Amino acid sequence: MKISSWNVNSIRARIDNVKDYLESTSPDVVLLQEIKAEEKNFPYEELNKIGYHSYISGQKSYNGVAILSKKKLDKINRLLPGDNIKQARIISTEIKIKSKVIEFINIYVPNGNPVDTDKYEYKIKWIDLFIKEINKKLNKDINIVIGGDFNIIPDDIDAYDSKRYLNDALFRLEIRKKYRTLINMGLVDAYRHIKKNKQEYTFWDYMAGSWQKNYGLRIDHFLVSNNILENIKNININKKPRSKNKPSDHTPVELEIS
DNA sequence: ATGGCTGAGCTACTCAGA
Repeated sequence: MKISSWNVNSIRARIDNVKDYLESTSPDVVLLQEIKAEEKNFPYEELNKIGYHSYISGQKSYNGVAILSKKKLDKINRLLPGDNIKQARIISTEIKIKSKVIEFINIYVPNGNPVDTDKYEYKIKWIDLFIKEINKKLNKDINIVIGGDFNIIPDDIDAYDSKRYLNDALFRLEIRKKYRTLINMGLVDAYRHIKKNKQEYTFWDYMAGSWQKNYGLRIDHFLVSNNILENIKNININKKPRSKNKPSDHTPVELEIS
């Protein structure tokens, strides 16, 4: 089973690229971030025509997450308890793989720049609430896959020039420690686990020829609970969608589970 | 240190992204 995570930077601006990707790669489940659309503007029909059911948590203009699936899903959850600002940044579901029920949690973590503003405070608060929820689930020994745009560069190797990001909301020590908290709770960075010291990115800025120069960042991740490590077969960053016309600035990460 | 590029909403320009 192939699960993909992709920040598409607007589902409507990206629909042709998304359809190309789905038809050529055929993932079973896709976690989308930054769909930038409400329910009424989401292209349910177009995606259904090529074999995908869509479940979304949308809002106008900004944010928004969705789960696409070849099979129908139930038990969709769209809440992060305690988040009073209620931006559309999380959607989850349950899928049975072999004998295990796995909770798939799709997140779009706030960017947080500029630092030392209310945006940065919201990022910290959002992550703290998220950590609290995940901790509850892990204490109940629930099988978890978290996929999405974390807006966190975990380590030096995950940026083309990490020094430039030392005081950035993506890489500040305080933020990296939040990521480590998740790891220390019993989650595994599937990419780093499988690819060892490989240096690859999931995001390249639109500006200044970042893609051409490979000035990228690895900020889109899959974290899996260690009770399903044996089910994780492979992970791949698929750079093809980033090379196309009218690309998203992010590219998909694909996880194989069986 | 800053700007550069893209999308939404809307129709001029701001906000947001990372």
